[in-house]
Amino acid sequence: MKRLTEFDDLLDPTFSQAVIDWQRTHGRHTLPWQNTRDAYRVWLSEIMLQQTQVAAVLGYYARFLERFPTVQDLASAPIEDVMAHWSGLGYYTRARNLHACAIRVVNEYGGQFPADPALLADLPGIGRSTAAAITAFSNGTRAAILDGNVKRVFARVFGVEGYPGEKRIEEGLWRRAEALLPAEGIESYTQGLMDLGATLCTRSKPDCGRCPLQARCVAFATNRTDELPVRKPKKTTPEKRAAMLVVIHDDHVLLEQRPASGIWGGLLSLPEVDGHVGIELAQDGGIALAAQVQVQALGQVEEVQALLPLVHVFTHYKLHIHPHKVTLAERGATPDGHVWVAMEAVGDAALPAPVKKLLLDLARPSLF
DNA sequence: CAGCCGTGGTT
DNA sequence: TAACCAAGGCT
Repeated sequence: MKRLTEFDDLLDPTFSQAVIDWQRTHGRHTLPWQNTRDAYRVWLSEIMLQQTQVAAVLGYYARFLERFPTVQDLASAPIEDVMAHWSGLGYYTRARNLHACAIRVVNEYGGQFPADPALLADLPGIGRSTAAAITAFSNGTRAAILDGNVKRVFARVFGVEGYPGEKRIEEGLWRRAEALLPAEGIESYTQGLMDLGATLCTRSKPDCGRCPLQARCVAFATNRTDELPVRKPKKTTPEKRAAMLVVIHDDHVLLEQRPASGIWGGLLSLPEVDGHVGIELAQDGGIALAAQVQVQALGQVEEVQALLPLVHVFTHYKLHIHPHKVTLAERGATPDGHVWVAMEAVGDAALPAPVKKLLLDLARPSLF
């Protein structure tokens, strides 16, 4: 038998048909970003859903659409407003790229998202997979996605060895994804792969009994669903410490604009005590001399109080935050890049999740 | 190209 | 509870 592709078995169109049939009867059909071909809404959902689960996105999606109903509204909004509406969702580069992308769509495409996946992928924040998802859902364009769900489903069904994040393995998965595309029904097929991965073919305890692909699944046949996909090789995550100042005056708190790149990029946050001073401060549990100088520059200090340290865990390191509450009797000049925010407005500010929680807890100690 | 980039849920 | 990781993209 002549070999037509490197994946002969994939030429069987019953694979995509099984996914499509299952999606239409058992898939998700009522998510807020479904049942529309509005590319703006589809795009917004796809960006929010990058590395983020549906449950975490729902509230943000609704509030975002209410504040920015169209791509023009988003493009003309100040970036600070966009960041504030993204606060707590994480991966803040997505928010900055989202804003930049909206501006480009308005300026270069008259407010209409291009239908060509290649043109979409040229826009900030949109990669190959997200571009395919957007055009599949908003235009019915036949293009392949390869997100975490698809990687997991493919790794199990086809018994793919090797870590899917590895270049060579991922390239093979992309070729499979392209080869498997159905001639018709790209929307149901694309959504079906996502739904399978999210509801049945989950990381742990997959529900193989309900899976439409069970009969052709290598992992099921060999009882290796626990081993596929191959886990990411683990590395020890470093720990970092940061001393932060909660400078209070007249029921306002002093916040500092963070650089656009790096952790919490583009957000407001508590001013950090510089470098080694912060570490000393953390270890001593008191205000070191240099820190005292930094604080004095802010105004006439009435009281300094060390608050309970908190630990925040990121994907790639663990951060020990040592907050110190500084009460000013009198306020000096506001340093460059800083802003005073009313305590009652903290909930709506563009803050990292742990910082927002700290400040809200501080404002309402009655909860404890 | 491997590391960076958040947060919250699950095991 | 510490580890793992989810609708990825960028550098």
